[in-house]
Amino acid sequence: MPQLNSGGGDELGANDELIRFKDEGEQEDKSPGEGSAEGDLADVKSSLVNESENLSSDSDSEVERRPPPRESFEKHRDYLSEAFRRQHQDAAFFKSPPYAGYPFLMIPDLGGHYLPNGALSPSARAYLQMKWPLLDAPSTAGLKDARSPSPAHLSNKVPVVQHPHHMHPLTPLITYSNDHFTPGTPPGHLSPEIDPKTGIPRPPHPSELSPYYPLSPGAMGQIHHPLGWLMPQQGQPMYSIPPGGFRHPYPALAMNASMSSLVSSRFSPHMVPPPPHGLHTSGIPHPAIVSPVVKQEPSSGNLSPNLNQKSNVVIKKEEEKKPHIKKPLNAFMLYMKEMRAKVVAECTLKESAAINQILGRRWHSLSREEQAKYYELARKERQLHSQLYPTWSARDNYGKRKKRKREKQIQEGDHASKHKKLCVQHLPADKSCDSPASSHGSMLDSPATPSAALASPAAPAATHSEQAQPLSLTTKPESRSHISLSHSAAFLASKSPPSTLSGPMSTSVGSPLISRPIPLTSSMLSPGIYPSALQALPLLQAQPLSLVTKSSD
DNA sequence: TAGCCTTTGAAGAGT
DNA sequence: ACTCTTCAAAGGCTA
Repeated sequence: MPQLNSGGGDELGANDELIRFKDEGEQEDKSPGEGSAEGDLADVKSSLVNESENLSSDSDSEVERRPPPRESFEKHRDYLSEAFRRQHQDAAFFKSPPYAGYPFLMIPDLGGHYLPNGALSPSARAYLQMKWPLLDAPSTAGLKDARSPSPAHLSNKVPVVQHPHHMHPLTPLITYSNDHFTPGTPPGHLSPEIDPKTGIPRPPHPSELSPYYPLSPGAMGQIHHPLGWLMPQQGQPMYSIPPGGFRHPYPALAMNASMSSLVSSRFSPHMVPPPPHGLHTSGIPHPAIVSPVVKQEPSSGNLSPNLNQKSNVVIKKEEEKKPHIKKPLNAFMLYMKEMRAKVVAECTLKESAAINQILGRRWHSLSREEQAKYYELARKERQLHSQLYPTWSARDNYGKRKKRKREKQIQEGDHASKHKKLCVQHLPADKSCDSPASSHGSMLDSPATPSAALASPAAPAATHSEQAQPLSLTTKPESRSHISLSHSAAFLASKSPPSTLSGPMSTSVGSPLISRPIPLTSSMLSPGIYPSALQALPLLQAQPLSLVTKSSD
């Protein structure tokens, strides 16, 4: 990930992270994506948890009042530089940052640990190995503290470096399983230990492993890491393996070090496919693969008993051959994964639905650059995924889930949908609604690329349409609805994920996103909050608006 | 206990 | 080309 790492600490990620830190202490000027947690969460709590469906926007007044997230990047860059410099001196280098940073921001410093010949310093390697057990990190030399290879000990002064939850820098990339972590878990338990035999920092105890190596107690496996350097302590299973053992699902995939690290690091005990053939060099399956055993979808539930029995067997066999491969996570999902714990920690909310709403708002509060990181990460995810599963199609997962309520409703008839539209029609245009996901500075007014964001003349042009937020007139019982803004290509173009840096994505960001249906959020309908959104409002109103209202309606 | 809820984004199917 | 639908994560809640 040269884009993310290169340049050391003062890369994008670092900057953003710094931004967040810098703003942390500021009440009013909190970084939208981060700092406003208190008020934001409180607001959301009251507004969401109560499910009052009172779409009034007062709950977000704070957000509205919040100054644009736009910060002086110069300032932060300086700050970053300073911090980055210090990171190499400060003994506190190995400390867990208080923030859930961007996972991909964690490694830049490793660059400094590469030997002249390009080999990774031993300590750096140890770190990588720790977090990326299967990483093909070239060898040797020394991080500050060989005893502290764990990222958990990385500087907290350099937000760039580490994720508070000791997630892999590419955590999102390695999380194809239930990998949520416990926010409250103190980093202390991750104190590094050196394997007396190898001298290499011992791999964390399963319980210490990143949450992205979820080891369910029952499934605590008996995986012996194929790589010597990551040998678990005796009798200490690192991963669970299904009876079948491992199989590497991606045969002829040529991967570079980073790629392989991504791949291997995503392995999860929950996704161990049957072993039709040999193992991956790592011997660990991709986490995106969900073993049928682990995740069985009653796909044949509709069949008659007779047919069911037969087809069941067939299906099972087929599924064994073709384990469930999860979709690659998109940018927001990656963001969610990372931030969820933080949000949960900051509030008492437990319901994912409410938390997700908060996250959604925060997502929009993120600066373009911040979002760009996630988009880039997601892009890599997809890239990797496509390489790993060349034949996989999103369609493969269709029907894997249970029939959704929406679908049921459709089956029941158009009654519900008609009702929805009816409701929409009666929706006052100026209806006071929920707070905006964000009012300023989100990616919405950013150019296609982070770099462009800073210098592109095109950026201003985009500003207009970019204000268009995904809107969703919050609905209660009904599933979400979308507003189709087919004619708002430019409008949506801005919504295009920043095709950061380089890569295949850069060429393919546009159209699919443009055509994406926009969920209409009530926030968008709030005058004064989204000036640009309001401009778009007529557009929205001109569209067949499908608003789902509370069942009480 | 399966499914809902809730979010955004990506992909595929359908028109 | 555009619209619509599904799924990805997550965990409390509900029927």
